[in-house]
Amino acid sequence: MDQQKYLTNQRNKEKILQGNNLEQERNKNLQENKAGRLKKIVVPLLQWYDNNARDLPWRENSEPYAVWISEIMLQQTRVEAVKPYYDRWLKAFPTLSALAAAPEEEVLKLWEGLGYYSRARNIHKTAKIVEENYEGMLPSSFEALLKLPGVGEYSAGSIGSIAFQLPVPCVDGNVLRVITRITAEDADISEPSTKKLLTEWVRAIVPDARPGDFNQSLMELGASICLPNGLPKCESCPVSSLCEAFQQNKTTDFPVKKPKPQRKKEKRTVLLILLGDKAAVRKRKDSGLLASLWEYPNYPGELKEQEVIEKLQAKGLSPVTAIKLKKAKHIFTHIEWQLSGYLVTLDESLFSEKQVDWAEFSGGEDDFFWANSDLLHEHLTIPSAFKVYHQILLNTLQSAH
DNA sequence: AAATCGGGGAG
DNA sequence: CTCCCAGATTT
Repeated sequence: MDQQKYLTNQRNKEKILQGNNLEQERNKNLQENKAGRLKKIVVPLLQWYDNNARDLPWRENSEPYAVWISEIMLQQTRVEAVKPYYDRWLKAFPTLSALAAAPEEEVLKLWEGLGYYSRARNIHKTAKIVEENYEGMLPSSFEALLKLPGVGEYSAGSIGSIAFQLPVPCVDGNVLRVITRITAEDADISEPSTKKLLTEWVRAIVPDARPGDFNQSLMELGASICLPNGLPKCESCPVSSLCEAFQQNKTTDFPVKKPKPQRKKEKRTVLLILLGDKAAVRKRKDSGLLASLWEYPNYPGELKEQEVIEKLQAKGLSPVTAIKLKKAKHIFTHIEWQLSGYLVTLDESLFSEKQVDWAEFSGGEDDFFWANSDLLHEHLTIPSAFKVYHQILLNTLQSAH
């Protein structure tokens, strides 16, 4: 009896296994069809690109150094936002050697406002590595590029194909959208496995001739025709006849993406503390959000005027007035700062402090550095989160003279 | 696998 | 408001 039960069980297991194999086989064939469909886009896409490529600054300079800088700047950052930074950067650091020789503060200052500041630090690190290990020339293999700080799968692919004509794929958000629509692929693109799969599809079709142009044509299509949020301009698309989503009138169904976690809200109070022609700033801790950048002293919660006075008195300062400023909001990807602020003036006669050079400053969590307008303008990197109050302060300092 | 890391423009 | 951008790295 038990024996028979066992045999039945085994047969069922085999059936299930066989079913799985059949399903896997079907999936494999389906994916090969999708990959096969993709091959047909190469020629029309390159032709379309030749006639429709935007006139972008980094397309006028094909030196690996320039390509590299542009690709890092473009990570998660819109073309329009990058343009002024790119031009200014190449003026300030025309060569990789010039960049490697610059102090990090200068590098960060040029990045001020562009966001994701670890990119700037990694660029600087990489410049030094390349000076030391590669005689000042960026390595030309995909594997070596991938090892550089700040260069991941995408950037190694884009730099490799654009600057070194390597037939390697580069898959960014644009490409994910374009490819999932053409193939009507409903796998979740926020899964790394999905990105891997699509990368292999693209790898199979990147042409040996003009790999960089082909990769750019895919991204360009995503940026100008195959738009997100369900409004693609399919009537102008050079490959709509090859697009499964378009044929099925389902372009808005792709790409499939899992919803984003909710942003946490954080109330903070920013203090503009004036001492003659100087204002208090401090340096953020060297890890986490806005690491090592400069900021105006700010504290958790929505402080009342009296609390502000007391806090400063506890630090040995002598506030004379504290005027409430307008509220502001700054949205990061995962945090929302709800800011309130005060303009505080101190009694200069009661103040004395030794001041080291700003580049040497390394105070504790809440130690102040007194910066004049020139330093704030020319040297200290203050993130955009403080822009509203930064502007108020600069105006105040200016009108006081 | 999930969280972290900026900032801004478009709808 | 929401979405997402020529992503990389850490946890």
